[in-house]
Amino acid sequence: MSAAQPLPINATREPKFYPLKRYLEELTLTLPTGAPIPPERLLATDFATSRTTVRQAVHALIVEGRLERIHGKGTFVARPKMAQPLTLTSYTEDMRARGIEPSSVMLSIETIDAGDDLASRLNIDSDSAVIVIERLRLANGEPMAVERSHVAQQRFPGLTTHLQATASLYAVLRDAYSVTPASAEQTIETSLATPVEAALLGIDTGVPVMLLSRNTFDELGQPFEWVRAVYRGDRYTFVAHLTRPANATLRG
Amino acid sequence: MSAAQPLPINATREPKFYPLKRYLEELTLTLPTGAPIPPERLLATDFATSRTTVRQAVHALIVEGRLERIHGKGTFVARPKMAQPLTLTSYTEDMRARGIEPSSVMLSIETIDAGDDLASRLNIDSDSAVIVIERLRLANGEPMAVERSHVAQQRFPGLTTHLQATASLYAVLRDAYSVTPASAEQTIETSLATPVEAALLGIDTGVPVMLLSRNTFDELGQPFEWVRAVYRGDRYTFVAHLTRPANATLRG
DNA sequence: GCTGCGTCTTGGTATAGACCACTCACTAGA
DNA sequence: TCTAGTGAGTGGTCTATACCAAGACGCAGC
Repeated sequence: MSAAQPLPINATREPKFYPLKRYLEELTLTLPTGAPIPPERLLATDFATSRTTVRQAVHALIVEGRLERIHGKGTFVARPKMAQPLTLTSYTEDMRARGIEPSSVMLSIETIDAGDDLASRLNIDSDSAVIVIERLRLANGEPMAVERSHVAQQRFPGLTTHLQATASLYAVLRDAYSVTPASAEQTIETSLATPVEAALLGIDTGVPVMLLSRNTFDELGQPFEWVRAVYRGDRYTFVAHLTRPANATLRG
Repeated sequence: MSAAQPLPINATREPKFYPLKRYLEELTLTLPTGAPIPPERLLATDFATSRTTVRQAVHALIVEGRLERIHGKGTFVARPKMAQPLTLTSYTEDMRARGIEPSSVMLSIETIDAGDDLASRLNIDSDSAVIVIERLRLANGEPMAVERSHVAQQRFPGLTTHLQATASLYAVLRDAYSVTPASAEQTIETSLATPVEAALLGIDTGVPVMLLSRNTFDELGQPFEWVRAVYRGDRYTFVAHLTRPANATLRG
């Protein structure tokens, strides 16, 4: 750790939408969930600004999960966020533990060629087949995430048939193939919703989302699943319970 | 886990900036890091659109960490993201392990009243004093995060003086107070950069960032630190190594 | 050679307005 | 009584434009 050092910081120029955003933010605190805020055109005239600037302020609060826009009706105070623990339990378990009813919609099951990238992640040959399972995750009926799981077809023959009966991938892997997840390596970063993702999740194109990538390993340390999931940034919080590694020397 | 169920999905209407975004995305793949893309006004005329729409496409790629804008110079292909492991090692350790030179700039040290929220997080009285340490975290000289640590003044008397000599909080806590972090509870969510945060991190106001909240506990399970940090969304990836809890039943 | 000052090019911010799409309430007609 | 149409009000998208701010560069003056 270096000691403090000089660093030139640019002057802070506050954009014009920012005071309006603060005003609306305070307004959401005084109003109950679901209450409407004034229409954009009225806010524009009241604050002597353009509708573009108003929409910028409203958009910022939507991204932060404070407001919700409904086309043709108005803009309303949004509900609070949900949380997603960063432990290796399943989506179903996590949700149930919080008293939320989880569900899934199977969007598609297809088979593709692995290619170099997937092959190295699943420790298989580049030309072998990979089953891609795309599901929409919901909480209390509300779309929360779009998840794409990738598994090697060779390791799980007949998986597609098994999945016709139930949408639960991990249950099938355990019951039909005796495979249980033992560990995983997961990354989380920000991204922006594509038009397709936005339509599935019921959000706007270009709104920030959490991009989760996970490689799941069995008890032998073999990777058997590669997951790419997009979580709503305005409705979700990831939670991690951390313990100190045995060899860590904490200095920072 | 519920089985698959019908769900109405709205038709996907692709905004006009999206094809342009894809074009620019492919362009960044063919160009080396630091190479400029055409100026906004030229792109606007070439793609028969307005500069506003061009800026929307460019902004999306900036948020995703693919492009970088420099006022008065142009727009350039950005460098790849860095990763932040979700283990309980320190910022310094994490960075060094990846061959990145970490540093910190002490922005401010002040003492405030706890208040109800901080009091419950640090398990102290609401009217007791709390030391707030604000630091800018850098990697190879580049600003990465703004971090505010909160500790109880009563537990660490003279901490402010100790911190004059070194910016390393954990080193002071260990050497002068024999306190080491044993576990932590951490949440990660998306937010948008405020003007102040944007200026400190060298990014634009309103760009998505990762908001990290952490409660750190000592070996006795007592919380001794509450951290609120804002990480650049365009330059950072969080990494978690997960193992399965002993009692977990994986079904989803 | 060096310095300083325009000027051009670049991105940064904000405006006004047109038109589309969706919701809802009201009304005229069957 | 019910239904279909219509219009007002809302957010959604895109355009054109003006002006500001920062960097690059060349030229005039020293």
